[in-house]
Formats: sequence, structure tokens, C-alpha cells
Amino acid sequence: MSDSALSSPRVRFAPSPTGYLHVGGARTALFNWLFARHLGGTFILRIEDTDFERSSEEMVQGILDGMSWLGLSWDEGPFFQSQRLSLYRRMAEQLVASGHAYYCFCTKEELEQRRAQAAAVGRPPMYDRRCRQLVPAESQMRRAAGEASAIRFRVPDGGSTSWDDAVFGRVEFANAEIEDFVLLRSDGVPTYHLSVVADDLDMRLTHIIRGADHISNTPKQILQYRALGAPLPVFAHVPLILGPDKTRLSKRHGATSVMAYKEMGIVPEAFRNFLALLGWSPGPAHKDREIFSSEDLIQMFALDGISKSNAVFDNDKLAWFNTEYIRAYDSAKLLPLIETEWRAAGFQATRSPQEILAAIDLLKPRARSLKDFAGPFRAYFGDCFEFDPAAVAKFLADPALPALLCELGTRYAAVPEFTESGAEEILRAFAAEKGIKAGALINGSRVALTGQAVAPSLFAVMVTLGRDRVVQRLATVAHPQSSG
RNA sequence: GGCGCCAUGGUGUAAUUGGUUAACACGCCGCCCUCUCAAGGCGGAGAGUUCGGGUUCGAUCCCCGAUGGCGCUACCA
Repeated sequence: MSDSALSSPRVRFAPSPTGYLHVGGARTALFNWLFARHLGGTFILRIEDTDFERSSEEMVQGILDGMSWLGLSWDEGPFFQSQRLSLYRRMAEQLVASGHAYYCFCTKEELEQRRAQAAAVGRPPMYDRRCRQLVPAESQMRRAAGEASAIRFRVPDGGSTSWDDAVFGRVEFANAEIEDFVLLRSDGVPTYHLSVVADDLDMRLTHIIRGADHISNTPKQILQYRALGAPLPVFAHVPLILGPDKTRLSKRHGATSVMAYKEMGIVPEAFRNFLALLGWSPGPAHKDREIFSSEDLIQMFALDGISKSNAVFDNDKLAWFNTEYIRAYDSAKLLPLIETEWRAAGFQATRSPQEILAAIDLLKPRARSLKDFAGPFRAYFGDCFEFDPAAVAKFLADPALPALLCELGTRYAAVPEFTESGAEEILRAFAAEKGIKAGALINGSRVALTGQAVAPSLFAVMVTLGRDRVVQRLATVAHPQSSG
């Protein structure tokens, strides 16, 4: 690695648009981004869409959306491999010309058949290298005759290929274990093995930070670097993210695309913070802290903090990060996120901006998700809300209560000033006068005012709602059907 | 099957790189607070570091083996 690699590294995130941005990919992107930002390097986005069958534009958009939701900005790209095919073909031909690759005329069907045979006999299902023997003249003739051919890499017969992984240390593979892999398919489309190194080289990448599922592909790529006489980048393989059952995270574990978490009401910074700490740690100096802003993360991030073992995705921990972030957010910063939820839920806030901000401040300490603001917290932002049947059953079951609440409302209507402490005094005096427990009145009022059994301190709620609304809602409990 | 990688409470991570009763967070349980639910405060359970051998005065840490998990094993990426 050259000095310039350290002073201004170039890294990339290279997803293939065969699915949405999933959490594993998002974390790989995050680590690349943090690494680049930490060192003042360049973060490149490259879309690996050489599998035309499975790639789609919709998925490309989904990946871009996921990236921007997480705040992962890229400096170059997005580049599309589908638009760079000539580069790969040129490199494949160069490899043929230098004797590092050869034309293979075996058809897909033949290969499959031989693989099946090998498996039946218990032999390793590697390509038998039969086209390696072909003399150039014959290859040339068959190609001229229009016979389809792929280009395969000529893997050295003996020895081994190794590298010093920034995460895993020295990793070594015997060349005998590596088959003569296909570089260029017979239709002229490159395989992953070719296009990654062609692009990583062309884009002058200094560090390849990617999932550990690529470890066994790495020697195939290193062999190409060597054949080309090109310097090796630093490889850093990141452990995988597992589901609760410790198998690789997949759809059957539930949400797997990052946008699904957005839709669950997760705040992007919470998700980013959570993701950063999955398989990476800032080290003992920061071991007692877990809430890190992106600036913190950028400042602390280093490859040597990446763990070697796979990590289990823990929804509870993510939920905790989410509550922490929602609570810490300024209500003004929270508002646009909440407005998005309202729009999605078809809810219209009918109160003034100041009232809305005050209500957010009151509610955010007990929000688990942004969704709460468009669901159970509706009553604070408008008059269109529903009564939770369980809450009604729990605190409004006493048939005498509605009339009492209505009367309490008239007391409130009569006082000159409506304050938190004043409202409490009135309620408690009223309870004493009627010979009932204040708690019954308080709990009943809460349901009457918010539709919920759970809410912040009742008198704070009252002040936030404003006297008129309080009086009106206490009165309407007597007629629950006109609650809307 | 072959090859590669990994292994600290249920989960995520620490442990001055061989040196105390293995720490922190999430989750769980209990108590306090209290008008509900969170939050907060206090306390608790939960690992002797997958197992078995070594090396060493001493191993979470080094070595060997076993086991388990994961990854790769395509003209997918």
C-alpha cells in the first residue's frame, strides 16, 4: 500500500441491484463511508448490475433511497457496470493475450453434466480444465467459425495465494483448490470476478471493505491483480449479520431491507448507531458509551475495531437506540419526521405549530417509534382520534364516571387561570367533595382526554391540550359516540 | 463432501495483548418514585470465557485436537 492510500484512501460500496438495500449491505456501506470520512478519503458507489436477469432499476432506486435515508453520501458515482462492459472485455482479452486466461468452449449444459458426474463419484466438482489444452490456433478457428466461448482464468498449478486481511489477518488458499473460473461469459458479459477487479483497479481503490462472504473469492481476485502486475489493495472483510437463530439474516427473520426499518418508525441516526456497533467497537476507551453521533463515529472509526465473529441482529437493542434518539431529538427536528408519519397515516394535525412542538416535547420521552405520533398520540395534535377499547374498559368502566368528568370540566371552565398545579388542586378538591379517589378521576380523565390508558402526567397533558379542549373532551365522554 | 473463517452471560461488545472477585450496554426480575405507562434511581439473576489436552508460576488471551456455527464451492453477485 502506498502512502497516498493512507492519506487519501478510495473505497467503495458495490451492491448488486437484485434486491433492496439489506441490513448487511447497509452496514458494509456504513463502514466504507465511515472509513472514508475518517481519513478524508473518497467513497464511491458502484452498482454491480451484470446479472441482467435479476437486476432491476427499481432495486437500484431502492438502494439509493436506503443510502440517503441512512445519510451515506457518496463522492463518485453511482457507476453502473452494465455501462462499462467494454472495459471488462478489454481486460479479459488482455489476460488471454498475456497467457493468463484462455477461451473455453464447454457449454453450460456440458459443465452441469460433468459436475453432476463428479458429485456422483464423490470428486470435487471443479472445472476439469479441458479447454486449457487448446492451442491458440484451434481456439481462433473455432471462434472464427462462430462457436460460443467463455474466457477462463488460468489458475497457477501449484503454490498458494494469500493476503493479510485487515480484519482476519493472514488468509491463505492453495491454488489447487481454486478452479479456472470464468471471467467473461460466452455472451460477452463479465462475471463478478472480472468486473470487480477491473473496476476496483480502474477506480484506483485502495481498500476493499466488504462482507466476509467474499473471503473465498479474494484469491481469485488477487490472482488477477498479479497477472496484471497491479498492486494489491488492502482487503478488510467484515463479519456477517445473523438472525436470532444464528443463521444468515434473511427474509424469514422478518424485516431485512433498511427501508422496512424506516417504515417501522426507526430514526435513521438510531439505525446507523446500532449498525455501527454490530461487529465494530470503538475500543476500551469508549466502552461505557454506546450513543454516538455520526461525527463521533467518523472520528473514532478504524478497521482494527472490526470484530472477526458474526453478529446477531437484536431488535430490542435497536428499539432502545430508537427511544434514546427520539428522546434526545429537538422537537423541531422531530417534527418533519413525524409529519411524514402523519401523511402516511392520513392524519391531519389541526393545532398551531407552537402547540404541536410543545406536545412533541411532552410525548417524546415515552415514544418507542415515530409511528406512535401517528397512532396512540393523535389526540395531542388534533381532534380526530380513537378511544382504545382496553383503556376505556380499564379506567372508564364505572358508569358514574362520565357525569363526574363532565362536571369536573365545568369547574375548569369556571376558573380564571388554567395551570398544571391549579388543575391538580381542582381535581383533588373535586374528588374529596364527591368522596371518590382522585386516582379514579385522574385515570378516567386521561382516557377521556387522550383515548389512551398511557400518557404523560395528566395535568401536563391538560395544559398542553389547553383548557377549551379539556372541557370539551371531558364533556363528550358522556356521549362517547360523538368523540370524533 | 472439500476448502476457508469464527467461538466471552439470551444479545451486542470490553478486558492495560499472559497477571485481581471477567466489565459495560440491551433484554429479564425485584424495589423506589407514582395518576397510567415509560423514563429515572437502587438492587438482582445470568458467563468462569464451547469442550479436551498442552506451554507457563499463572491462561479469555499462546499451541494442538475435537465440537459447533457460518461462508464459499455457478457462464449469481
